[in-house]
Amino acid sequence: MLLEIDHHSGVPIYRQIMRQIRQQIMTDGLRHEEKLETVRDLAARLKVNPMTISKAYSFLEAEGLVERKRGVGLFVAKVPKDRLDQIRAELLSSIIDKAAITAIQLGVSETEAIESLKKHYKEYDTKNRRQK
Amino acid sequence: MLLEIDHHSGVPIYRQIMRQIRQQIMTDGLRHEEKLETVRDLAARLKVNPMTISKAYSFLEAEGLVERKRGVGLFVAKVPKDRLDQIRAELLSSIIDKAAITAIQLGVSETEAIESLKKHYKEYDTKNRRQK
DNA sequence: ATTAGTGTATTACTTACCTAATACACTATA
DNA sequence: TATAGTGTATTAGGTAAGTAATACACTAAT
Repeated sequence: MLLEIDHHSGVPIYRQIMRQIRQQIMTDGLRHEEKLETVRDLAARLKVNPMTISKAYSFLEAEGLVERKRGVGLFVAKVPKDRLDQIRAELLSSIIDKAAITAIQLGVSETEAIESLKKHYKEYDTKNRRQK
Repeated sequence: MLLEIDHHSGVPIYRQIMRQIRQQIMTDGLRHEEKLETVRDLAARLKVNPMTISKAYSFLEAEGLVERKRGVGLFVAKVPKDRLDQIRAELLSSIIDKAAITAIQLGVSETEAIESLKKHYKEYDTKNRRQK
């Protein structure tokens, strides 16, 4: 799996990893039961301490997206689609909530906020498609 | 001006102050040229170090919302409506941008994202009106 | 049992950030 | 020019978070 780490972005490495793996799982880039890259392998590849990888995996496990098998490795969890949608909804809700609060406090109307969202959406959505 | 500080929210005090004063200015709760509460007064009232207040004011000055008059005090800046709209747009853009990226990475459609935004908007918007 | 391969608990280091204490600098006014 | 009222530069202390080093624990296969 392709993983890109920016050591100078200010975003914690384990979060960069989480985000990318989560994305893969959410969009079926990684399939149920599929074995994840070894902690040590990934650590070596990204030139990072194994604990940093382990931390990312642990959080993903807490989210229910990943399963541990002791002494064996980590696997993409067998998540029912319902549950996946639920996780998706929760993550979406938390970020949208923040945005809404900020927008309202700025005195931005609902219409304006939606327009802005559409604009940004289109921007990244096309980029994303190009990459694929 | 009513200011509410939550010492246990994890959100830095100076940011809580910034956000509330900015909101007042953005929504005309504070008028151009109006004198802001003294650093020391506000510090005493909120039971916080004066530097914390000063820090909040400094950032607001950097945003162009506040003006210093040495030895005299701080005042709401005389900001043209254009500029106010520009600041508003920038702040909105940055937060919406984050939300959009997250949503797209979660595989959330534009329609779903907008629905979520509407929902959260209504939630807080009504609360806000009740307070006023 | 031993070995090679897994993940991780514990500990410690570093860094960034927030807050506070203190002393200083500026302005208006008497 | 003295004074009382402004804001703040500088310094220091505290805390939390991210990363890394090390040693340990588990599993499968020999």
